[in-house]
Amino acid sequence: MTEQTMMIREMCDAFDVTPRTLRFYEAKELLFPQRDGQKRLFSKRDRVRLKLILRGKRFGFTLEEIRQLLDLYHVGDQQHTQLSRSVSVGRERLADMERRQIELSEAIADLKDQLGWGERMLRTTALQGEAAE
Amino acid sequence: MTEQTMMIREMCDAFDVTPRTLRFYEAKELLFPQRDGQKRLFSKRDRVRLKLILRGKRFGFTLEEIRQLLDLYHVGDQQHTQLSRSVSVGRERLADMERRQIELSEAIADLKDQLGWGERMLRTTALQGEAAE
DNA sequence: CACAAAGTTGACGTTAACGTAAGTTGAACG
DNA sequence: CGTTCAACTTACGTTAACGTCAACTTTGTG
Repeated sequence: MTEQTMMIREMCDAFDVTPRTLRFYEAKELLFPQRDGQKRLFSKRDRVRLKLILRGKRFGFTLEEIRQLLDLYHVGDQQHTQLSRSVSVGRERLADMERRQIELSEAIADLKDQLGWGERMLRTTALQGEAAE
Repeated sequence: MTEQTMMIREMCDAFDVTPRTLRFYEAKELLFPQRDGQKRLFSKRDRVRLKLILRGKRFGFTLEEIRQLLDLYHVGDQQHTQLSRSVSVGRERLADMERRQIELSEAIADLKDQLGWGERMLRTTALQGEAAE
């Protein structure tokens, strides 16, 4: 029960990705499924990583950036030197994301503002009617 | 003074992009520089749009998504029908960005947590020293 | 045992967002 | 007036992240 493993189809259904994507991520060394014969078996660890990968993608990080960060979420398998690198990379990413958070707030405020104008405009022009078809 | 226009080089310096990028955005109908002979003249409006484009890119939106949104920031030039579309698109983007904001907060919290573990780990393994070089 | 279903490995195709290079044009300058 | 310099057009090249297709194994099923 501790080695709850999944086959490729289940993974695809669970995470809404294609087999091609999973194989691609393996080729890029983002995932490391074991094998049963030639079939891939995805462990709990792979699932955690995949979840992080997809999240990272939603934030616009490249797969390479994500890969460098992934090891941080797997403390224990690493040597001091490697972990040190991971932490360092992690700190940069964190700063990155915090900057983004601020900018995102600004953008949201802006957009709300513009939507306000747009909607107000819609109401007034609606009253006036329009000439051209 | 109301028609403060800039040439391509100034634009590039001001926004840290290449000429190619500006021409590309024009080709994709994201910018509409006027012409003086064959030279492009970028207006205040183009600059506002470019700023929004770059911001949009930082959030991972595609140029096409950005283009659909841009008109919203130019209320007044539009007909009711068009504005209505813009507002509708804008509302979706807003919802999008608000979801992102939440997810981003989660991701930041997660990453901080992991960094905590990583740093703690670093300190303890540092004390133990290591065998392998 | 035939065969369908699911998985596998190449290998080439595709899209977005520019990069880059080659040749042209127009204004400005000594 | 020759030339330098910036900007222009045209067009092919590039990278990331998969999609798609063809041609096998492997495994379960009637």
